[in-house]
Amino acid sequence: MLVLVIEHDEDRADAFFHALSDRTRRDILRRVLAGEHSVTALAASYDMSFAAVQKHVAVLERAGLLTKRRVGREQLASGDVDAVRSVASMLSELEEVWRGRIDRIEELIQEG
Amino acid sequence: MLVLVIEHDEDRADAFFHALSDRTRRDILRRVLAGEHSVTALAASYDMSFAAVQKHVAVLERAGLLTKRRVGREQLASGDVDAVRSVASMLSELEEVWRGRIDRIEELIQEG
DNA sequence: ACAACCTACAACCGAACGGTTGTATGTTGG
DNA sequence: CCAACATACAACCGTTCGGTTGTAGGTTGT
Repeated sequence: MLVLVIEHDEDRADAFFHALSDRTRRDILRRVLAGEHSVTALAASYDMSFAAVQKHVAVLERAGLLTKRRVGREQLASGDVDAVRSVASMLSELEEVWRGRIDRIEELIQEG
Repeated sequence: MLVLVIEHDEDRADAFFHALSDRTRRDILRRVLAGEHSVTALAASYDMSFAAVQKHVAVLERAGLLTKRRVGREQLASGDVDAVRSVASMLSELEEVWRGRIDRIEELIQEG
């Protein structure tokens, strides 16, 4: 059971980091964290097709970094700061693993 | 000039997030943050060829998340916690962008 | 009603990715 | 010296990625 939960977390981490690995997507995320934007408004900012930008938005949405809400014929995208924080917490866990090594070294120095 | 610096940062972010987007690489990073490991020792932990693991280590190294030091015929890999922290700081910048939105909203409420 | 608009998605393409096997190079211990 | 070991890297292969164009459906304003 625990393994399944861990698997799920790894899937989430895969989606998070993959979504963040493209600079256009990071830029879109910055914009939608700053405020709501329609997909068309976002697309206007980049030198690529509307479809390409729409796909980037979909990747961010699937990763949970962004949510959309329908307003009339527009789809307003908004960044999810909690998702950003949970990515940050994954990195703190990595840092704690490192701190474990330091603690162990200091332990050895104490014993030595 | 500033543009070039920003470009460089984006390249670094691309490398960071891409390196972290694979679960095997995240696992390797955990191990080398906890302590030094030779490439062969790392490879023994995974159900894939030595060459595949060696490539993963190379990706982490190119991203700057890990460094190697030669000891005899072994190459000992060690995680770079400063690199992990600089990824975390990229995420805090995103969070600050979001905070900007909140500040702006509260500003509007003040004015309203 | 209907033309303009906003969005979603399928099909396709070249490049990059994650894996494999095989080969080459350097290092060590007996 | 040389066999075993540790590493690096090239070549290849199927899949995924980031982009394109084209098509189709829902919404709006006149």
